[in-house]
Amino acid sequence: MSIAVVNKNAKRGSTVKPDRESTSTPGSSSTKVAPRDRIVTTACELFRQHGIRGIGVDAIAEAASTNKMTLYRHFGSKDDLVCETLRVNSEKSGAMWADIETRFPDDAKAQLGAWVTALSDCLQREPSGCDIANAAVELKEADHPAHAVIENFKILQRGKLTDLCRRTGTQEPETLADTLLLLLEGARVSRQASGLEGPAQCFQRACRNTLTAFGVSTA
Amino acid sequence: MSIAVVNKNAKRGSTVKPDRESTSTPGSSSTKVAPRDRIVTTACELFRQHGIRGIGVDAIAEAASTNKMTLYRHFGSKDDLVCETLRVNSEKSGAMWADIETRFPDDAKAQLGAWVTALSDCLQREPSGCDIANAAVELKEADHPAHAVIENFKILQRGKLTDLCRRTGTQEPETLADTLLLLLEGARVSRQASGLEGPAQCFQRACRNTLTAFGVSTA
DNA sequence: GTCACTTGTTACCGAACGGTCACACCCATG
DNA sequence: CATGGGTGTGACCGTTCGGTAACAAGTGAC
Repeated sequence: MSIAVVNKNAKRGSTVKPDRESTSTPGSSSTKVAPRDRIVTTACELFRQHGIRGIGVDAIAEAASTNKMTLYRHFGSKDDLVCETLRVNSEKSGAMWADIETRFPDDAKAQLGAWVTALSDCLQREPSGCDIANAAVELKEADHPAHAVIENFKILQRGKLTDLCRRTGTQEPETLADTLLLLLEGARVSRQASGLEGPAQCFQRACRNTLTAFGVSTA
Repeated sequence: MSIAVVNKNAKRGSTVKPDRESTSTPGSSSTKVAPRDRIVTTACELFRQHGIRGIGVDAIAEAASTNKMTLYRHFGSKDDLVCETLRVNSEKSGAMWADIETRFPDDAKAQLGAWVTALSDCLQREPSGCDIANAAVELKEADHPAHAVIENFKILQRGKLTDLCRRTGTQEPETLADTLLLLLEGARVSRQASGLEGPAQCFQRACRNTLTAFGVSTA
C-alpha cells in the first residue's frame, strides 16, 4: 500500500541525554506547553498531513515530544483524540466568525464579504482542504463518535451563515447560504484542476457572482 | 479505532463442499463473470462503502467469491487495484457524457441542463459522494499512482464541461464551468446538514440559479 | 523530607494488514 | 489420455497498528 512511513527511527541518534527542548525546564525555554496541548496541536497537524488513518498514535506522541502512554492517559483512545482535534478545529472556525463580527459590527453585507475573503485566504493558505470535511470522508464507520462533532459543526456553521444572509435582507437567505456552503466545500475538496488560478480564486469569483445574483452588493 | 470489521468469519460455517454459486459451473447459473471483473466490481463497491484504507484485499477477494491469490495474479498490488477501480469510475462518467450527447445532439443548452439533472440524480442515488474525489482525500501519499488517474479525470471532466459551456454561447465559459464543478464537488462532499432538502436539490437549485445568472436559459 | 500526582520508558499483546509460497484442482485444448 | 493455464486453498511472513502493564523518574505542595 506504500503507506508513508512517518514512524521510523524514533530515537534521535545520540544515546546521551538529548535535546529536551521544551520539557523538564519549567518556565525557561519555550513557554512550557502542557503535554496534552502539545498532543492536540501535533495531532491536528499530522491528521491534516497524513490523514487520520494514515498516522499512528506512536508517531503523534513522538512528534509531540512525549510518548504513547501519556497520550493514552489523556485520551482514552485514538478516536477520542480525533474528536478532540475536530473540536479544536470547530473552535478555530468560531474564532473567525467572532473576528468578522467585531470588524464589521451591524453591517451584514460587509460581514458576508469578509466571510468570503477570509475563507478564500484560508483556502489559499491551507491546501489540504477542510479538516472536518476530510474527516467525514475518511471515517466511514457510521458509529464513529467523530460524526457527532462533524454534524454539530456543520449545523452550527450553516445556521450562522443563513442568519448572516438573512440579515443582508435578501430573499431566500437559506438558498444563498446553501449555495455558498456548496461552493466552499467544493473548493476545499477540489484542489486539483480547478482552472489556472486554483480553487481559491475560483471560489472567490463564484461567490461574488452568486452574491450579485442574489442582489447582495458586497459593500 | 473501532474499524468496521468486514473480514471476520470468512468460512460459511458448513464444512462440506458449500454453495459454489457462480464458480465451477461453466455456462449454467449466473452468466459466468470472469474473476477479474468480479474483483473490480466488488472493489468499487467496497471502496465506496468502507474507504480505500478501510477494506482489506482479503475481504475484497472473498466478497468477489474468489481469493487473495487470484486477486494478486491479476493486480500486482492493492494500489494497482485502486487505480483500476478509479479508471472504471472514470469510464462510467464518460458513458454519462456520451449518453447526454446522443440524447440532445447539437443542443448545448439542453445538454448542460441534462448534465445538471443527471448529476443531481446521481447525487440522490449515491450518498457516498464522488469515489474519485474521496480517493483523492484519502490517499495523501504524494507518490501514489492513483493520483495520476485522478488528475487525468479531473482535467478531462473540466475540459468537457468548459467546452460545453462555451458552446452555449455564454461569456466566461471557464468561470461558469468552474463554478458548476465547485458546486458539484461541494454537493458530493457535504451530504450532511445541507438544508432540509439534501445536497441533491440544493445542488440543482444552485446550478439553475448560476446558469440564469450566466445568461444560459436551460431550455 | 514526604506525599501525591503527572510523565517518561520499555516491553509486550493480539489483531489486522499487504503480500508470497506451495500445492491441489478444474477444465479446455491437443 | 496428457498437458498446461487459470483458479482455489491454506499456511505463512514481516510489519504496523491500537492499546496495556509495570516500573522508574521528575515535580510541586505541605
